[in-house]
Amino acid sequence: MKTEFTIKTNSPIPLYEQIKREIKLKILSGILHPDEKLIPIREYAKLLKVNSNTIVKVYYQLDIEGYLYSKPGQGYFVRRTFVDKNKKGLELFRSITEEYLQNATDLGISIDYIIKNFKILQKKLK
Amino acid sequence: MKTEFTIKTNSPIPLYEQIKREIKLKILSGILHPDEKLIPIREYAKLLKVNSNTIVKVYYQLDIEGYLYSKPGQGYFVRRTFVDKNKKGLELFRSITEEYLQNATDLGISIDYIIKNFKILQKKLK
DNA sequence: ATTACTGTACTATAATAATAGTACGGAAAA
DNA sequence: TTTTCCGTACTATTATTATAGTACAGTAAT
Repeated sequence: MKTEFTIKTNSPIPLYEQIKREIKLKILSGILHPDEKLIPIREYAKLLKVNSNTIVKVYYQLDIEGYLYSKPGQGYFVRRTFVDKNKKGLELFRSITEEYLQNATDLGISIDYIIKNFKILQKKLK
Repeated sequence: MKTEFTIKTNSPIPLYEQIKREIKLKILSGILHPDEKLIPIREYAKLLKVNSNTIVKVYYQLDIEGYLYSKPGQGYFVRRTFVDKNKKGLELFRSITEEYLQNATDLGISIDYIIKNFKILQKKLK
């Protein structure tokens, strides 16, 4: 499991929430595969330099929400979701797009400008 | 001052933080003008159905951060920022675009698809 | 059987977030 | 001058977030 350290301790967004989002994205994007084992609680906590209980909370909630399952004594694993992975991913994409568009609009930025901007980024990234 | 009710009480993001972001966006986008008076604390709290102290916190922090100033007995007002308004707005736009692109990429969505998607939205919104 | 690793379940503590309510003093209008 | 509006400053209480530490039981390898 690839682990970037994108956790911001000074963010107003709770740590457990930041970590949850990251794991969700990894599952929905296919970076984490069904039945793949996640980093053990204690190890992950050490890696992110947060308390073990914080990771416990993250894994527990992701279990409740259907993203993970646990085998006591063995670890946490990615659940093979019934719902189509791409469908869930597209749902998430739609919601982040909606939020992005709302914020951009609030900034007085038009959708035309957004498209123009992404085309520039597209060229740069080629 | 136009007020949409985009506050989500069940969000993991603290209320005061959500409200702060909304006001910042309105100032940077020019919806709120320099020296324009903001909604009084008690009234705003009632409108958003949050506690007055939450709004106190919001205004106080936005004061510290240079977005607002207060005239005790009169109200809070939008500070005339030294930095160019559009520049700050574009900086903010760049950062939210970066974050959006990162999340979309994590979901396995290409920039080509993003552009295609915005073009569809563009048509719908016309 | 022992050891190491793992999830799980606690207790305790501190900081932050949010609510509720009261009170004081400046500003401006009646 | 009195009233109303408004920022400011408190106290008190509750829930959430995060840390720290201990303990127990399942799993698997030595």
